[in-house]
Amino acid sequence: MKPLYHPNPDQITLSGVLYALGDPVRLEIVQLLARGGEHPCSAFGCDLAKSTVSHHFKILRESGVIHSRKSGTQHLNSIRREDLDRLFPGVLDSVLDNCRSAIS
Amino acid sequence: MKPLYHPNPDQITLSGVLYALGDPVRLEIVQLLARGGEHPCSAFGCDLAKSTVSHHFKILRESGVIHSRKSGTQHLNSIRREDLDRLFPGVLDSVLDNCRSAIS
DNA sequence: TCATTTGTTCGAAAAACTTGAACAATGAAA
DNA sequence: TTTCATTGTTCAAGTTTTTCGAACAAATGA
Repeated sequence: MKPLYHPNPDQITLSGVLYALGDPVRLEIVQLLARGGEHPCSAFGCDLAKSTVSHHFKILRESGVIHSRKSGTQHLNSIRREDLDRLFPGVLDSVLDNCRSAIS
Repeated sequence: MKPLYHPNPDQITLSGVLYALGDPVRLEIVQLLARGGEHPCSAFGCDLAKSTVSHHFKILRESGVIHSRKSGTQHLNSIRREDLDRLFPGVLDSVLDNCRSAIS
């Protein structure tokens, strides 16, 4: 039962966050989570292998974009919005605002 | 004398731009260019091989983040700020605002 | 206990990054 | 003009990252 690594706020970097957001799959995951609440990895239905999806969630978690906690057999993921808004105000909001019109 | 490819505004995607910005080197290049004006690739002095720098400028150009034109032996690069601000309002501004406090 | 669900980890193939060497294009100097 | 230096690209090879299927682990429920 390994604990899931999450960076402290002071370990979260802007280019790390941008790197995490700079992938179409991960951006789509973030869009889904940005609607609020906690969602399991399986909530992101797509045609990717689950090992690939797991990899993307790991990148998002280790870059500080999302928080994950175990609950039964699944991992519940949520955006670290407070941390991100405080660290990089406006970045996540502007990205999400522009997601609606332009995906991929 | 090959012409340099630049995407039309409608070919510029948000995740493409975020991908281009999601690299520490390219983010630093963008910061430099964001101060305004045109700058040659050599204006970005660092310890990287020039072929690597050339590669990063190509990524930035082909993603629509910068414009490049040939002038003598050098390429003059500038941010496509009007296009980006119109396509993805707030994104570049918020990223640049947060660059000052947190690089890499 | 046994099967199901959810997600991770492993190993290999495909794609991207980095680099030095060789190459092209321009401009300046002899 | 010929030669040289400057600026940046292209190529090939090594390194790193992404993607996938298969095997694995943990929790749940029959």
